[in-house]
Amino acid sequence: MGTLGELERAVMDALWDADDTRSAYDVQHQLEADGRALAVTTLLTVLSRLEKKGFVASDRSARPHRYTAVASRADHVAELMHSVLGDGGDRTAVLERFVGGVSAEDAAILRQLLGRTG
Amino acid sequence: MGTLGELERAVMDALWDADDTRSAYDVQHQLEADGRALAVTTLLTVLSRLEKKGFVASDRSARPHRYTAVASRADHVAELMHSVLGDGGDRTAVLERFVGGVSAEDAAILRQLLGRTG
DNA sequence: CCTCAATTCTACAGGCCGTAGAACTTCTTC
DNA sequence: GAAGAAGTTCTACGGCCTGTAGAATTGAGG
Repeated sequence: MGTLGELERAVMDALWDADDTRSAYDVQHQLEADGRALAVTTLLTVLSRLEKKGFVASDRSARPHRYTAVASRADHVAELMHSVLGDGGDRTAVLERFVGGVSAEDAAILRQLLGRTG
Repeated sequence: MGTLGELERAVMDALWDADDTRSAYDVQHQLEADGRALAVTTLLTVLSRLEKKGFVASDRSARPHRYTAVASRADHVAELMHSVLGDGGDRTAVLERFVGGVSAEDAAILRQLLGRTG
């Protein structure tokens, strides 16, 4: 799948934090607000790399091109968890460790999500 | 934490697949059996990098130094899952997607591990 | 001490990522 | 339609990480 670098992740966060589509300029300002000043071209480069990697989609008919995250942050993270779990060998052992390490709140959430039909 | 490269992962697998400690030569042969011929020095380099990263520990009193994985594969993978989940924003949303994507078998395992006390 | 196995040092190339200037395209407006 | 502004693509570069291993050095046993 190809993982995300530091800035790439920051850009994804910017996209995820906005529900609508964003232009490179929007992202630039968003990062600037976080104390990180970058050239627009930098963002454009990163955005196109992210597009090539399949993380974002773009609307290039709009004049400042508009970008969106293909998957929601939650989807992305959940997918990562799956892929990690996927090649981790003994699933039971992994899940055991995983569950053993979750907080009480998370455990409650999991129980609820799994329903009670054991 | 620092993630693992391709070969680094293969080496970790070799260590994980053996319950006892392994020398660089052992690992070399193991990889060779998988159709990958590498110089011992290569393995030694990789092993020491892995040690620096905290993934393996070594016994340097033994003459061919012996290496072991610090954490079991299951522990490692579970930890990864946690760290991914950790900076994924809305935990409920993530877990929802995660649970939504697990197989029936995995769901059963999870239910069992979580106990039935809602 | 001398040799041989084992280990450490040093090195290099390729890929990915952060970063951005230069050059090119496309509207807008006179 | 020509010029300027706004935006986009191309090209580039340095740094870090990783795969890979030879050269140099150390250590143990005879």
